Amino acid sequence: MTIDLAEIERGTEEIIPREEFRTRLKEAAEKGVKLRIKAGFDPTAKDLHLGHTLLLNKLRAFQEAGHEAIFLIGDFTGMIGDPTGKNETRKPLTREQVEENAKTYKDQVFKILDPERTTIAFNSHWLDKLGAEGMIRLAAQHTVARMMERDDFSKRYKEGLPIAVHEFLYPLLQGYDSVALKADVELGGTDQKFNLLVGRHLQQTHQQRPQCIMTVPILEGLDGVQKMSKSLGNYIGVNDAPGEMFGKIMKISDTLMWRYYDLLSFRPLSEIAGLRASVEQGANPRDIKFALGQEIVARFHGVAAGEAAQKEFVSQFSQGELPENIPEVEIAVPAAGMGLAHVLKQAGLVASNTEGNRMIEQKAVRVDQQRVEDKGLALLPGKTYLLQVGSRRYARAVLKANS
RNA sequence: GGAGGGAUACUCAAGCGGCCAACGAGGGCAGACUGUAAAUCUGCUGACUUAUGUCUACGAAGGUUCGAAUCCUUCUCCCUCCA
Repeated sequence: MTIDLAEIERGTEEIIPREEFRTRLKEAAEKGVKLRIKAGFDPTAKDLHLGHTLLLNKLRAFQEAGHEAIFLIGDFTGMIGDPTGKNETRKPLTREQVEENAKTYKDQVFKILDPERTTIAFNSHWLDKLGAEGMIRLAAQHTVARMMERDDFSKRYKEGLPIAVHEFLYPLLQGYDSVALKADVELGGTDQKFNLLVGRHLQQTHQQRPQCIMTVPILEGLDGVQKMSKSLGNYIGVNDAPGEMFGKIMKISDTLMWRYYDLLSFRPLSEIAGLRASVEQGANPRDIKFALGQEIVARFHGVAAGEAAQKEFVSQFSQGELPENIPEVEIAVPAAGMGLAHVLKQAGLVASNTEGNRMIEQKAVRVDQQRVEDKGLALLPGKTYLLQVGSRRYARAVLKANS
């Protein structure tokens, strides 16, 4: 068991308390004991994106250092529904849904974690048994004043926004997970800081050595402002196809690129500094972005896929060639033909007829590589057309006469 | 339990009887420019085979009116203050 403090602490926001954390790592190494590293995940979201991987990468780092990574699936809390979601009350998940989500979770998680060395836990195992009485006992161990210390609560309280009572139970349950797991370290996003600290507190009241907490930054999404999330549509999913993944990375701003380098790249910090210097000396940031794109795609799809993604990207966008895989759709049209906008809609390139016409008006539509500005254009059956909307939406439409 | 305030499109937010498919901002999409960048500029942003047309939409249901997001009634949900 080795200790590489710099690597373990890299890219973290906070470690509380840092000295205690280092001591524990050292003790563990000396005694040859594994630390129990906990990270919790909400089973309501099925698809992991790069934002989640910050945490997983960190978990993996511990794993590689020989510690026990505990991947906790909050199935109990998931069945209640997540109160931090603003105005939408999430539908409680059923047992089956939770299990199904957990399955797809695992598939994705093991693209990063070593399955051999990962313990998967479900918090319903102990929370189911807690019961009303246990819940009350637990609640007795925390005060309202301390709850209100949570930034999110105090802010909402001041602004007159509702805070449901069960939201107070959330940190308690999450903290109790740490007690049940006897966690030595808990990882979480910075927004989890309060909850992680509650875990410390509860372990103390249960006569356990309180866990250290480690927070990782919240990764900004592709817009560079809001946090990466699927619902905001600013994410890169670990299951995204290589080409898509690469394209998304190329689309981020240069500023954001450096942020991604800092947080997502596995390159040594010194190497990243070198890249920055090279750009200052006139290197094209695009090439640096290429490298990032390759690294990320390679992580989830292999090195070859990374290279292929870049190649295709260059041919499609820099050289203006057509993408390799253009979806083909068959559309039944009357003998007299079908209006272009309607065809676009049928081909799934636009959401509605009106949008199709709008796109034509905005010179965004090409048929067989020719820009079309005539909204009245009708496409005839018996032919195949190459349709294009904007620079990214393609389809090959096979028009058949309907009888 | 009492008193008051609020609910408008993806989000925030105007409008308070006709000129409202609804100002403005953000977001999104498209065009120009480029490195598919970013920033910037311009346009679009309910649907209907595009029509000076129809339909659907301002929490829900009714009503008044030639005409309602706007007025009235009831209901639902939310917030604040008092108890």
